[in-house]
Amino acid sequence: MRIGEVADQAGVTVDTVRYYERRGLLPAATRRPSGYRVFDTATVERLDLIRQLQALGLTISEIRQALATHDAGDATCDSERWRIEAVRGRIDTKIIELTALRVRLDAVLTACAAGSCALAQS
Amino acid sequence: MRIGEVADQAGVTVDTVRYYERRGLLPAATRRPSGYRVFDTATVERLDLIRQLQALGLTISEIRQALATHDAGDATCDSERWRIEAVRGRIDTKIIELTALRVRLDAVLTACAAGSCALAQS
DNA sequence: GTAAACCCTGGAGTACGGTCCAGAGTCAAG
DNA sequence: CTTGACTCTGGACCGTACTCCAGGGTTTAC
Repeated sequence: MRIGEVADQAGVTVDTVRYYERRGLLPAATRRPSGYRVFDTATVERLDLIRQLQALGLTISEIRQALATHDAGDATCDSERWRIEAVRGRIDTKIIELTALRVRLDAVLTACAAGSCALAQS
Repeated sequence: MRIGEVADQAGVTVDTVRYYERRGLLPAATRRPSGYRVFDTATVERLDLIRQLQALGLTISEIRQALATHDAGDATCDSERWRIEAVRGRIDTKIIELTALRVRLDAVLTACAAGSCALAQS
């Protein structure tokens, strides 16, 4: 398979595939004599996994680490749980921040309805 | 006042003050013959207002628009409410997304505890 | 009068995850 | 054998809100 086909099957662009290779999410592809990359169907599965992990909020570099452990055959539920928990911690923090912000926005809107925005003043 | 002093009083850096000027949040400062910017205490208040709006989640360009309305003397609670509401809508969307993500993370962690992470599999 | 502390400009760098480009080479079908 | 679709590389660019830099000039306190 050439890069365009693997990209299509995984639902990403060829640029993204090359980007993932550069960032170490995909191993350096084997090449034809012409320089064209050659992929197999396992790459499509790997791209799917990458997108799943990304959808869970892992960064590119967390995904690289996770896949490296996975590739080394060292991945177990126990060894990977903390990675997911780190993401959850980050998400929780963000939700807390945004919720606090929301409360403040509502307070501003209430003040606004009562006739006193920060912006309407002098 | 010179830029360093106004920055200190507002609790920002001189780079930030220059950046805000460039982005149109502050009017182009008057200059001494040497080229040094000259500010008055109103600038400190304006910087405080900018930081407040930023803390509410407005972007630089929303703040510029809000301040432009304010400067034109056209700002009223009614005229500004939608601006805050737009921010609230954005925040709400983000909270909803993150909450859904959290649910999915918890599902992954539960599966993990039961012995089947995505990553631990082949 | 001199040294330290301040200020100026334009532009580059930061993090993030890509996206897009030019200019060149390659491949498959007709 | 040509045409169109594909691929290659290195590097620039997107948005966000700054931050930092070099290589100058200015001000102020002693």
